[in-house]
Amino acid sequence: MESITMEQSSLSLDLSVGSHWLSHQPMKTERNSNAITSGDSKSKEVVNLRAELNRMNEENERLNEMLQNMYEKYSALQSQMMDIMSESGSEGGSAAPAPEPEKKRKRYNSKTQNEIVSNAMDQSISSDECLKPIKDDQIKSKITKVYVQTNPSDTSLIVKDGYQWRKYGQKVTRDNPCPRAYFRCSFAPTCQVKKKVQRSAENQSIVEVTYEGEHTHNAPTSQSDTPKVKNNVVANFVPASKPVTDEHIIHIKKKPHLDFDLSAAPPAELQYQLVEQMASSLTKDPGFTAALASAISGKILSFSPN
DNA sequence: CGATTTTGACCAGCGC
DNA sequence: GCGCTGGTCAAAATCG
Repeated sequence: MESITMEQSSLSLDLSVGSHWLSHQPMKTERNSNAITSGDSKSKEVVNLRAELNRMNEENERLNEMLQNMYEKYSALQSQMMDIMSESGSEGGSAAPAPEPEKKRKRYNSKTQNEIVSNAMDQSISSDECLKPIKDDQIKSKITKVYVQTNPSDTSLIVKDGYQWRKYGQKVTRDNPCPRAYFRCSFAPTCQVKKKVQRSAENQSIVEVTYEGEHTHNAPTSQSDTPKVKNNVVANFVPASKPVTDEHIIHIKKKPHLDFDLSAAPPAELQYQLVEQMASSLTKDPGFTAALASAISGKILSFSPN
């Protein structure tokens, strides 16, 4: 039984490499150890447990491989994004936005932006090509549109992106039964950045987030800077793994707001932070944790003589 | 009690 | 001019 205990603990450690939270999930083995009484059934149970542990180790390895693949793909996408940013960054995008005209309600911006976005979606053009109309038209505010995968049961329109937002309006639009929420950056009074959040009409687990403008301050990174929510759960800011179509990111005019700065960290720390971020995202998903807990407990309980 | 959210009202642009 | 629509305002409600 000692060896089994050691193997179980090592399994727990192995899993914790990919997702550290598992080390906080106590494995309920008391039932198994108490239930095994007779010699024959004991040895059978030991054999079964070892076989099962081997299977779990293999599964653990597969998960590690998947994680590694995910990291490689993420790195490739990251470098791709950096290339795009470096190309578009030289266009003078850092220039301060022109002061707002006296009249706030101008349809010029929204109309032009909507046209650009819909054009991009219709033609499935690359983000590079998407940027051209913006540059040509000298639109003062930068538009970033991202799609965020959330829990389908989560009906909130809160997207955790590291910034602090104040909601100032909500509207049901004509082409989408889901309401659209309007937010303003409340971290700095001078910051004019706005964002619109609306669930996709086709797939309500996907939230469309449209950012307008550029932050005039640094991104807050602490957990306390996440939006304050009354009754709803905060959605995880995870790029949609299975977006509606290829246009999951229409405009990449600036870095997405991750909880850490990818460009500043050395590779080892970057990988550590990436794993932390992924584990954090997964653990914040109640569906994932519930399913995993259920799977683990099911495996453990399946050894029970009952 | 201050900050934030909710929500109905209001405004401006556009098409007819 | 009228109605529709998206975006914003602001008073009331709610929360910590």
